[in-house]
Amino acid sequence: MPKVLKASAFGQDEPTLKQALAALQRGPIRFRRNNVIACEGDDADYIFLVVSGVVRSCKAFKNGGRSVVAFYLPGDLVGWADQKCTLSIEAATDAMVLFIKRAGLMSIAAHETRVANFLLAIATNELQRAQDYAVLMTRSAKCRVITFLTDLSKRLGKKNYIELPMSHQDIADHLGLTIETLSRTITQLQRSELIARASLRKLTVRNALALSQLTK
Amino acid sequence: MPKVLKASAFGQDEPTLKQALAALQRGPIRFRRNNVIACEGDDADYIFLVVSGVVRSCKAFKNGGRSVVAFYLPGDLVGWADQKCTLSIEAATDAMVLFIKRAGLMSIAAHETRVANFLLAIATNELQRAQDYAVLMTRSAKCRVITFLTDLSKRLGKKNYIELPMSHQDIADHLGLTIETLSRTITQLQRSELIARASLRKLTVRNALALSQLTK
DNA sequence: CGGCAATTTGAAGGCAGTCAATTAAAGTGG
DNA sequence: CCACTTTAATTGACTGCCTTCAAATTGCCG
Repeated sequence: MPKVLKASAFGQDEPTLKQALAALQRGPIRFRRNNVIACEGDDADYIFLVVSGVVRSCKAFKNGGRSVVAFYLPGDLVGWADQKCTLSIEAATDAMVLFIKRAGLMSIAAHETRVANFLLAIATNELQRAQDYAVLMTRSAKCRVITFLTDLSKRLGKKNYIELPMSHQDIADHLGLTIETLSRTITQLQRSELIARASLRKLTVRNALALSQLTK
Repeated sequence: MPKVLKASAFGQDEPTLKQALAALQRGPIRFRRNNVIACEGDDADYIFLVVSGVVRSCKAFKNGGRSVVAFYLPGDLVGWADQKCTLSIEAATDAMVLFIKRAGLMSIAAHETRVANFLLAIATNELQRAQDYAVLMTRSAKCRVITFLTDLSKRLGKKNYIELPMSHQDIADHLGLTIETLSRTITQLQRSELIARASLRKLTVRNALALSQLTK
């Protein structure tokens, strides 16, 4: 993610704007794993900035299933898309979340182009991710898992090393797979010596090139 | 789609702004079905306003397959997401398309909050659609087809009547299905008397309620 | 160390894909 | 307007990937 999208984009140079933005904030508030931050159907009064931990946005189905649309890491803004809260926002791990009043942010954006363009950059960035994600959902289980692991590795910033912060169930629901298929796919990658595992949630990429070939 | 997102949002009341925007435009240019408007990998110098016909954005896979990420109807803006043109933009039917210089639009947005917020509304709207689409891709073939037909019906504005403007192949690639599965699914809906067909591409919804139940 | 939750593994079944052939529709030239 | 060609869509038989259901194993936390 470009630096401009990080929360620190509005710097020390503009106390007035900084104050105005600060006035919109509440928190950070702490959530324990699986706690709901905003409920599907709620009024979308706030958007959320992840301070620590991992947050997921989910859509629940009538039949009991669910889809995890996205994971958000520290520095990411959540809840932008759902102006009517079409998704529930939940803590995927223990997490600290800053609340930002949507209406206030919008009214600042209405006369501050820099804020408007900042939000535009965020929305565009999320749109790009959502489209990539949608395309990924049309591909094979192996391709989905590899892409997810590779992307997560990049986002977490440790090259060739991934410590999965969320459960296999969350990942499976994100990839449109069952936990069984996810587990089997990871085992298969391990047996092919493309990845290795220190423990269940600690993975090492052994052959990044070969992995990337498999996503094509 | 909210009225504010339509291209006519900047009205007669502001000749200067209107002129500035007009100066960014080229066209409308005519494209025949299957012609490429912008190629995957191109610099994204323009964004596009569909004037008539249907436009699709596609991602091609190395193995020869492709995914149709979205269809765009008259009044829709295309090519917003791909700042680096990660998708190709093509005419799904004969179409007229207006070209708008991206850089110029962005520089206007940098000091015109109304333009910035207009773009923000478009991006947010597209983000919502992309997320809904991604979730849809995790569901069954029947659910995907029903949702697609229902949504298209709404977008085309003829209640309970759909004249498919694009080929089954395009629809199948959009839904992550094969044309065979798409065909079988439609036939099945027809046999269940949920829809009827005047001809291959002319459909009538016979039981909207029952259809909507099946998407849950 | 015990108990619960998370993950893995196995066996069987179903949904969607593949391959192939037929039918329907649309375009072309006489 | 009709015969012909080409493209698009349908249908059938079979395969395979992923799911489902069930049981065993691992890991975590008190």
